[in-house]
Amino acid sequence: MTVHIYNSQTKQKEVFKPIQAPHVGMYVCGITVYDYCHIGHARVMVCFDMIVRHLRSRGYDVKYVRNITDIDDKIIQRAIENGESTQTLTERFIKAMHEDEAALNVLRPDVEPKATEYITQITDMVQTLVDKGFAYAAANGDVYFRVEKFADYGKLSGKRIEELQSGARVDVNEQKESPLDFVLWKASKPDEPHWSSPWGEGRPGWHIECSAMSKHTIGEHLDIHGGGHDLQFPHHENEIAQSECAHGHTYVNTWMHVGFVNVNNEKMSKSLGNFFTIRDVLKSYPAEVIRFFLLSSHYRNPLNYTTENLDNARAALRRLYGALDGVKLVTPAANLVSQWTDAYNAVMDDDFNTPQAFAVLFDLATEVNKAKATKDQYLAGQLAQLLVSLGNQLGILTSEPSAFLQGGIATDGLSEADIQAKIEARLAAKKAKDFTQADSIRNELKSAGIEILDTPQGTTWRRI
RNA sequence: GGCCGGAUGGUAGAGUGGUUAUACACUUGAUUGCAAAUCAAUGAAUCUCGGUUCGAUUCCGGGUCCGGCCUCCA
Repeated sequence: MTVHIYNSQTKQKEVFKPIQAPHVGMYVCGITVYDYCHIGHARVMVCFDMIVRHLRSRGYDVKYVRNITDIDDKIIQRAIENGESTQTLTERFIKAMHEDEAALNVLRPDVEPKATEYITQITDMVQTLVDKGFAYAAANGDVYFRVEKFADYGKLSGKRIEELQSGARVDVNEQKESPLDFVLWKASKPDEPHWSSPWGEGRPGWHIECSAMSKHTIGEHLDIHGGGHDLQFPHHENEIAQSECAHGHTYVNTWMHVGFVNVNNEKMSKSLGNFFTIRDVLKSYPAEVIRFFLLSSHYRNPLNYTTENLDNARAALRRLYGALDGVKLVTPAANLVSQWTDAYNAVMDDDFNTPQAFAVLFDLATEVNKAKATKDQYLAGQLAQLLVSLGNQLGILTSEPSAFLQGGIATDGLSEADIQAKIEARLAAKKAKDFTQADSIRNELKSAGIEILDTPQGTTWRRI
């Protein structure tokens, strides 16, 4: 009955207790918009979409905020390379991101704040930190956070200040008092986008935007804060430092981090160059298959990107749609609803265990198929409706079964009318007991990627 | 070097101190003109060495291997 969530900070599953139930404030770090989203980005989007959907289905009134970083070094650099303004660059990729998300059936967050729209709130927070002695302006106009002033620094990532210092993989920068200090406000170079501030013309550092935007969209104290696993340090650690020093109290109750998408057991990332963009993969696989694939392992575990795994996701989805195919949906009886939704909720309440949720769907599909076989169409219709409803909670099973099964990626060049004509011809041959001819037509279609199924309801087809 | 996570059947991927995950693939039976789909049955795994325990894949410790963070990264 209660939702349990794994908290990255305490490293254990905890009972989820919102600060002001049923309201839940959830902030997720979105992407920096200077390029197309890849499958790793897609995983974060889809996972938190799944999480919001489930929390809402459990009665929580979630305010879901996911930011857009639309100003930073890479954006500036890319805009210069392209000979365009940062604004036209970011607008283009924000649009692309929204298209990709829509394809993957990701619901839009309630608020998508952009860093450039919160400059005042950002400089206000920097000023507070300066006033309280947690930050200082350097000679060049940069403002830095004084890490050693925050005793709890490292509590999220399990790092210790002393060890970080000896690690010494930090930039040497004579503007900083300490190498660990991080930038809150960056003085702008000529030609760079800039905003005025008490410390001169400049732009926000990366970490501060999330502290400021979460405060102004949700509040100073968040129920859930999430993002990709790589953001745990330093980004989220720095957010904690900024927010807790500025506000004087706890910033986040539950930290959630989504595991990486790997390629050959290595993290998919821009810098390694081993990434696949969402829109590229969409050319080869239906969006629903990608979504299923992304949810097929637990959100915290690594997920290996391979065509084999995508093919497997497609095959699994075909089984579910195969069960739904040809069944007329009817409202399920209350006892059936509770039996199956209880099973579903039990595993989803346990830290959003989507692989087990899928197992429930497959069990349900088996029951649908059994009911179909025993000609109990009413039972089949009820179970199928449950399967659709639960699948929809995960953002899948949103297509017409026949559309999904016949959709595929068409390479055969046959129109539906062509296929239908062949099926008619084969049926005629069958009726005439000319099985050689019938089989020859079926084989012909099969080599074109079309599979014929003779069912009690008649002959149907699907793409292999 | 510091910190963290992981090793499960052919593949993917969960749970569990003793009892079926689930999916794909494989085998057999039913069904079918033959198929496909479906149902049924079967086969198939818990990295290694110790410890705790009546009993460990599960808990604890060592080892090996893999990955991540410590610099921008979802």
